[in-house]
Amino acid sequence: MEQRTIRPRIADVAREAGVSKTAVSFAFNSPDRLAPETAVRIRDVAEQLGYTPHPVARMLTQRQTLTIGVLTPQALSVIFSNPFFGAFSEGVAGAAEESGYGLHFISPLHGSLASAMSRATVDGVVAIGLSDDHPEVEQIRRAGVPIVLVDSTALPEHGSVEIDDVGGARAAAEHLIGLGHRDVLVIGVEPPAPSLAMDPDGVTSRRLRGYREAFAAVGVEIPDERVVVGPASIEGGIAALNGAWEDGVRPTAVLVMSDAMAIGAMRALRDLRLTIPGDVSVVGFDDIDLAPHVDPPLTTVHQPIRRKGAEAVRLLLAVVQRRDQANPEHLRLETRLIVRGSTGPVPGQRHEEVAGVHH
Amino acid sequence: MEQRTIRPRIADVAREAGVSKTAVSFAFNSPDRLAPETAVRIRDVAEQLGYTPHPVARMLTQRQTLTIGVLTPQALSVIFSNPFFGAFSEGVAGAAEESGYGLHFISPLHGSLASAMSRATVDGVVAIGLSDDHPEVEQIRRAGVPIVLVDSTALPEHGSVEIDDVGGARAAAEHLIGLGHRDVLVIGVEPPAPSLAMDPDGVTSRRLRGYREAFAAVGVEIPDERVVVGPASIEGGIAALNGAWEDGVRPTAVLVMSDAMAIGAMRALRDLRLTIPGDVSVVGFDDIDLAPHVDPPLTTVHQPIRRKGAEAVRLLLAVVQRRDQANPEHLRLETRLIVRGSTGPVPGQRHEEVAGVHH
DNA sequence: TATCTTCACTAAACCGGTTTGCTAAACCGG
DNA sequence: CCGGTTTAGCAAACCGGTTTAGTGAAGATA
Repeated sequence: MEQRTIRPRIADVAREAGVSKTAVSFAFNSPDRLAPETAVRIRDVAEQLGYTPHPVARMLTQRQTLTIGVLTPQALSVIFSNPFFGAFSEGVAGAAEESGYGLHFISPLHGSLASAMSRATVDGVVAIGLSDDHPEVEQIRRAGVPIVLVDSTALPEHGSVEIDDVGGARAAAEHLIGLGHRDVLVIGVEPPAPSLAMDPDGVTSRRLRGYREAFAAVGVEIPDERVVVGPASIEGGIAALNGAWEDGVRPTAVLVMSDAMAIGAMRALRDLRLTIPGDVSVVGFDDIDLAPHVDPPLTTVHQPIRRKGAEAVRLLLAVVQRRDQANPEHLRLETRLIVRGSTGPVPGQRHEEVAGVHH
Repeated sequence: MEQRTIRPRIADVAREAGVSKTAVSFAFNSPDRLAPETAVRIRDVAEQLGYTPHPVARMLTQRQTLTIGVLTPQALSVIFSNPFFGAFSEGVAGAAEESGYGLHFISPLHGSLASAMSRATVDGVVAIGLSDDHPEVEQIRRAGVPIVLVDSTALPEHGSVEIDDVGGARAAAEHLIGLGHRDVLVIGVEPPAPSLAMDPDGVTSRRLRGYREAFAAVGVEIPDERVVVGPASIEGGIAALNGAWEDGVRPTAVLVMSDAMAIGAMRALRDLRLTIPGDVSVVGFDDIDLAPHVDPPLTTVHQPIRRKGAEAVRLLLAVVQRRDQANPEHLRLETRLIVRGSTGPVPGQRHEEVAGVHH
C-alpha cells in the first residue's frame, strides 16, 4: 500500500457512479449517446475521484499517439549545442502544436538508435541528418511508421525536405573568389559516428561539392588536406581551426559549413591574434538568429531553418493523417548568401583587383 | 486492405514458429526460460517477419514508459527561440539519455497545458518556469506523476531546482552602480500568459528584487515605469527597448533578465545610433554560449544552465525509480557576474569617480 | 393490441503485449 | 522402478481503456 496516490481507473468511476465502464467511456468520448443528466453525473464522479483516462491505454485502443518523433543520429546533448537545431525544433514544434501533436525526441540510447526507435510511441517521424547508411530507416519502414527525411539522402518512397546545399556553398565560395581568395580552409560537419564513412550524398559532401565547383571554375583545386571536420558547435569550430593551424595550414579564408562552428573558428583566429576579415575571412552556413550579432557580423549562407522544420511536419502529417502514402513530396528550399562583416578582400591584395565586388 | 505494410503482432510470430505467445514473449524478455534452440528459432522467425514488440502495448503492461516529459508553460515554438532553452534541454537530454530515458516535450496544445499533459505518456515531468498559479501542477499530482519544478515557485512536496536569482541580479546591479550608473531601465521576461498577474515569487520578480535591493542600498529607487517586459527572445528585446525609448526613457544602463533579450536590446540601441558601452551599458542574464561572441561581448550573470537541466532529471529519476517520494530535494545553484565588454562607466563621468572598478 | 423504433445503457470482445499458475515430460537418486 | 525435482512450454488472466453487438423498456405506428 506504499503506492503513491493510487490512480483511479475507469472501473472505479463506473462502480462509484453505478454504471458500466462503457457508460463512463461514453461520458467522455460521445456524451450524446447518454442521457444528459447521466453524462453529467458520471463526469462529476470522475472529477471528484480525480479520474483521467490513462493515456497509454487510450493510445492502444485508438491506435494513434498524437505524437510525432524527431529522430537525430547523435545524442540530443550534442545536437542541442548547435543553435541551428533550436531553430529547426522551433519550426517543427510550431507546426506540430498547430495540429495538436506533441513532440518526442528520439536519439541513440546507449548508442543504439534502433532500440531508441523501437520503444518510441509516435505516429510518424521527422528524421534530420540521417545518412542512408543508417539501417534505422529500413527498420522504421518495417515498423510501418511514416517518415520524412530532412537533410538526408532522399529516398523516393519517403517525403523529404532539403535545401540547395550545392548552390549555397557555391555562392559562398564565389563570394570569396570575387574577393581574391584562392587559398581556403574548409571546415565541415563530421558524420554522426566517427567510424562511419562520409556519406557521398550527405549534406557535408554536397556543400563540399559546391565549394569545389566554384573554385574549380577559376582553376583552383581544394585538396583533401584543406578539409577538416568536427562536431557542429562553437567548441567544434575552435578545435577544427586550431587543429588545421597546428598542421601548418595558413589560408586567407575559411569556408565553414555551420554558423556555430564559424563562430568558434572566428574565436580561435582571434585568439591567434588574427583580425577578421583583415587577416582571414570567414563564411558560415545556416544564418542562425545570432549571426548578425556576433563580432564581426557573420557572412553566411542563409537557409530557411524554421520553415524546413515546419514543412517536414506538414509532409509527415499529410501521410499520417490521410494515410496517403502514394506520392510523397520532395521539397528543396532555396539558400542565399548574406554578406556581412566577416569577409573582405585578400590581405595585401591591390585594391583594383577586387574592385566591383567590394561592399 | 489498403493498410500500409501490416505490422506483425506477437500472435503472428507465435503461429509461424509453432509456439505460444508466451514463448515469443519469453524469447525476447527472458530467454533463459526457454530451450536455447527454441529461443533462437523464435527470434529468427520474428526477425524474418519484421516483428518488433508494439511499444504502446509494452508500456501498458510494464507500467512504465521510460520517457520523461519537459513541461513548458508557453508554446515550444516560442520557448525554443531562446538559446537558454537549448542549453537547458542539452542538460536534460544528457542526463535522460544516460539513464536510458527518452524525452517528450509538453506544451500547451490549443492553449491548454492540462489537456496536453493528460495525453502525455511519461514517467515523470520536469517543469520549467511554471508559476504556481498554474493549476496544472495540481492536476499532475493527482495523476500521480512525479514532478520536479525548475525556475518556478518551489513547493515543498516536489523536488525543485532553482538558482540564486536575487543574488545574481544584485551583483549585476552593483556592478552598474560601481560604474556610476543611477539611471537604469529594467527589461524583464513576461509571464507565460499576458493575462496572468506577475507571480510574486517567480523568476522575474526575484531578479527585479535583486536589482532593486542593490539600488536601494545607494538610495536609488527603480520605479515601475522603468520596468518593461517582453518575450525572452532577440525580437522581444528589440521591441522592449524600443517601446521604452518611445516612452521617453533615457537610461545610462539597461538591466536585462535574459541574454537573448539583451542582445536584442543592444541591436535596438545601436540602431538608435548609440554606442555600447560608450552611451549605454547593458547587462544580461544567463550567460548563454554566444554571450562572449556577440558585439560587444556581453556582460552578464552566469548561471549553470546545463547543470540545471541535468540536476532536475537526476532529482526526478530519484523519485521515479526508487518510488521514494519522502524527502524531495531542493537545489539552489549559484550565479556569478561575468564582466565583459558591454558595460562601462557612465558617459561624461569624471574618471576618478569610478576608479577601481574599471577593467 | 401487436409490431416497429428509438432510447439508454450494458456485456463482452478487443487493442497487443506480459505474467502467473499449471502441466507434462525428462531427469535423477535411491 | 518409483517418487521428487527440473525443465520447457502453454492457457488464461491482466494492463486500462474503446467499440461492437445487443437488450429491455418506453414510445410510436398500424
